[in-house]
Amino acid sequence: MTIKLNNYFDLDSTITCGQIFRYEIEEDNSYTVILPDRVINVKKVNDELIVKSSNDNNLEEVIKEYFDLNEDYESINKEILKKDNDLKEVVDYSKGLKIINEPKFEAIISYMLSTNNSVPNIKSALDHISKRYGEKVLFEGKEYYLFPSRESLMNASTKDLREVKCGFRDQYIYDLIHSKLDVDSIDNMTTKEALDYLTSYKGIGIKVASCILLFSYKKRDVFPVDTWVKKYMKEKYNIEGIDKINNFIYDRYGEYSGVILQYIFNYNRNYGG
DNA sequence: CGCCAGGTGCGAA
DNA sequence: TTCGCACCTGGC
Repeated sequence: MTIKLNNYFDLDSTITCGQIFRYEIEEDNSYTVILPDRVINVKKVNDELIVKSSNDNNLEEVIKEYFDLNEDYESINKEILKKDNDLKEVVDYSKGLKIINEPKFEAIISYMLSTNNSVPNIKSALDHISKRYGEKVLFEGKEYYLFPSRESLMNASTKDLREVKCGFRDQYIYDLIHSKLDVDSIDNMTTKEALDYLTSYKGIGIKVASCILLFSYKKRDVFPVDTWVKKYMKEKYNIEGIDKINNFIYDRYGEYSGVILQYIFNYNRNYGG
């Protein structure tokens, strides 16, 4: 099917900027992405999105929600420039970048796996977990495995989790799966409440919680401070320390801090900044 | 080999 | 409160 795009959408940056782990770039430069209930292949041609899917149920709305195409980024970008017009070049460059809406449970596990880990290893663990506990899907002649439900992962012991490459995070993940964590209750929390709630679980610190809230719960005022942001803040503003960085960014950028940091990262990543 | 990667928990000061 | 260190795993 084809989805008509109303405003500018940078599919490449949105997929490759680091917010999605389980995707592949195909030979025709389209992307295959594993969603919670289906496998999709997307390609942008002019102002249209060409979509194939293993499951056509409510497809357009699923795609729009996943890539955050219902959000009014023009307003967000205007607000950003109102706060800091120095970012004009950055916003202009990154304006088609969308903040993804990842499935909640998968996002929590994914970012728990990210602690002291590399992107290829994170992807490897997610693939191993899905292959053992997730549903198999045939799509375009290839086999894929959806990320499993929490119920399905209830069957995994810590030893199993170690076998599917979770490493030393096996116990944290096991405990979380079997805890009384209510992923939907977070929707009704303020950002601070949600951060406190998530970080009360072992294996989830401030960075991991921020990623979960930004990429899965639409909390645009959180901003994952990773090694890259620390380096950037030190070099550009000579600011060090997690608290100082947090205060600086939030004071400067406010409610769209998370979006702005992604824009800056995307700009610097491609522009060599 | 040692070092590092989208950090975090833990014990010592 | 802050500080230093260990930590699965895999690539270099």
